[in-house]
Amino acid sequence: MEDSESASDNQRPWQSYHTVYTNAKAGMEGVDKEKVQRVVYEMSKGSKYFENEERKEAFIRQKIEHMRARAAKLSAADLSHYQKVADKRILELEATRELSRIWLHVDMDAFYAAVETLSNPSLKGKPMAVGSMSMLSTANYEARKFGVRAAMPGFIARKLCPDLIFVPTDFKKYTYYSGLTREVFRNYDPNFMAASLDEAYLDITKVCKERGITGGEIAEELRSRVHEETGLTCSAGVAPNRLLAKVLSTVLDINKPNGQFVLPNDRMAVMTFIASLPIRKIGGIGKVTENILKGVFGISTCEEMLQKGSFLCALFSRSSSDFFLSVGLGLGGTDTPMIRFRKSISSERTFSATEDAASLYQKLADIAEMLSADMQKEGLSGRTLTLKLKTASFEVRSRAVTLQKYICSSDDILKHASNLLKAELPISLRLIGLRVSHFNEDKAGVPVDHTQKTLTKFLISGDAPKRTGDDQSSFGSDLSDLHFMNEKETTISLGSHKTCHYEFGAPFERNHLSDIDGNDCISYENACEIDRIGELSSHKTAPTVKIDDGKECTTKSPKKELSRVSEEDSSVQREPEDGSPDRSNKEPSALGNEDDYKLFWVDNYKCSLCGAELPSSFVEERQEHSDFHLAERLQKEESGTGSSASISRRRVMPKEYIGSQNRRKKHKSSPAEGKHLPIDSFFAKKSGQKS
DNA sequence: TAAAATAGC
DNA sequence: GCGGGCTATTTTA
Repeated sequence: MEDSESASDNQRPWQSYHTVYTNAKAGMEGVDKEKVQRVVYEMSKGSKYFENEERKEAFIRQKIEHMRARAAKLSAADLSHYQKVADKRILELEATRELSRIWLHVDMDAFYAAVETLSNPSLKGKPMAVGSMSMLSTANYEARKFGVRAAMPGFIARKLCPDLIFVPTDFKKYTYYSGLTREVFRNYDPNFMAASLDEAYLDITKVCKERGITGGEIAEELRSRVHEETGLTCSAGVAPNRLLAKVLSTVLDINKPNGQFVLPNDRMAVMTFIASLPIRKIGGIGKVTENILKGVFGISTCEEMLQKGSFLCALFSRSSSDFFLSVGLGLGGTDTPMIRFRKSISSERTFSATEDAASLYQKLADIAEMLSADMQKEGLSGRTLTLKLKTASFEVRSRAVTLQKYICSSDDILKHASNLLKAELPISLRLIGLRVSHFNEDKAGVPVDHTQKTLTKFLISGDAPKRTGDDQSSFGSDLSDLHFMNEKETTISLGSHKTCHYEFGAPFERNHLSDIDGNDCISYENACEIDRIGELSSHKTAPTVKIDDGKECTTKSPKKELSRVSEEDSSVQREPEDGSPDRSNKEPSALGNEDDYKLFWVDNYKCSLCGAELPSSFVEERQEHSDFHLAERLQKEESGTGSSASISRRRVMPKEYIGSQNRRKKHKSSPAEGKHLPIDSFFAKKSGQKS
């Protein structure tokens, strides 16, 4: 570990120090990134925090190496097997695509900062941040120009921007304004999902239909009404699912406030948009996942998720690979929200590190007290208690016990918590937290739980698995905190209707059963025109995007080769970890029984069955080729068994998407469909009208 | 299944 | 001299 400096530490050590707020996520134009990076590095270097970051990074590098090795060990047979698995999953996921709904994601621009400015207009135009010297919740746009960002410690921010004005957080205020915005949202979707104080998802399908206007028009109207009601601006993304809608609006919030993007309910438009989109923009894919996907498979754009599908299926769990593949397909939650309930409640505090047992116990008692109070407020009790610790060196640990009876009193909590702490004792801590989960269903809320869970998880697995991501759960672009969720709830819901907005950043991805949709006969009354497609970042290569003004441009695809990982295979033969039960893995070349039909690419180049030569980059051809053999085989088998359906069906979908995305890679690209927008041309349009 | 560790927002 | 609260997934026992 610790070696992280060695390799990259040359003249510009700070370049290798990446944190959430200094990375490429934002498109902060006027920012001197080099300087920001340097300052952050200088300010952090040598600290315990920094050292821990280095440890974590080293660990991730190690993990990447390990996965690389696993990938390299996949035999050609494994790969062809997983290629089939991936193809099949992609087809199944594709079948769940739902284009009949219009989702709108609203994101209040620099929410906390904007609210503070409302109540103190003298702040207007000055760089300001909400938070403390140790942590900022958000920064206004003036401050962002200096590189100041949410989640950045205040002391670093001050270094970047000496005139930065610090305003302490005041959740009451934010909750109040959040309530005002929700009143507006309610008019467009009474069941809107609140992801945090400043973010919400609205299913505007119905309004659009009733009023006969487009999602873009609704977004315009909603935004201006929010502004009328609150004096605050917001950004909106309109798309056929939540995942896409969030990507659109979030990008806006970071770059240019007060704007909106619309992605039409059209498969091609979605695929085009998603294709060149950096995976990091997707909710649920953070720094670590990005690093792993990039480091192990060379994946940096969403379309590459599909191209590397076989590897993903081979090395990740079902839910993870499903999530990745659906990202590649631009799928995301489209279901009507079902009510979700809190699954745990917790309280934690950071303090200056101490190893004094007595004071640690005291802290523990305080926290137990706070937690218990919060639980009383909501009438909760649970039987699993988890103690969270952060050592002086920033290492995080947790210890849990599951009890026979449900507890909620601070005495009970403290009693068991003390036992947990005692076992760790000689220890220096900077944080202690307690969490209670495993609620008594009666109190936690409706029984919906188990059934729903399994249902969604297994039956529906179709869509947006894993990583709470998919959409929600997101606590806002700015750090949103939860403890005011309580207040939020009370404060807000006294409104009229019972809204089923999710008060707890609950992830509610999982689309509902595929079947319910009207299949392919989706009516298009909602197909809105493209307003603009967000180009988001460095990767200018949005393949084929059609913009309303008819601009277009093409770019070469960002594609890389099938990465090194795939080359060094073919040698080792090993049973893949999880999912290849169907074949007994023997010598790949063994002919004789059903294995004779197993196709794989010798040296990642030649077909094992007929010797045809196809480089790995010819994805589509390969697909076709293996399909040919598959068909051949099935046909043969069919004279005995009776399953032919699989073949034909299999070919149908892939043809389309695979074609659309790989075309570009071999031949240049078919100009026919190619219309690209330079990133910034998108933003130019709707931004900053009323700010 | 339960617990611990991760990851992400 | 780097927060707080919550969820979900994976790994391990």
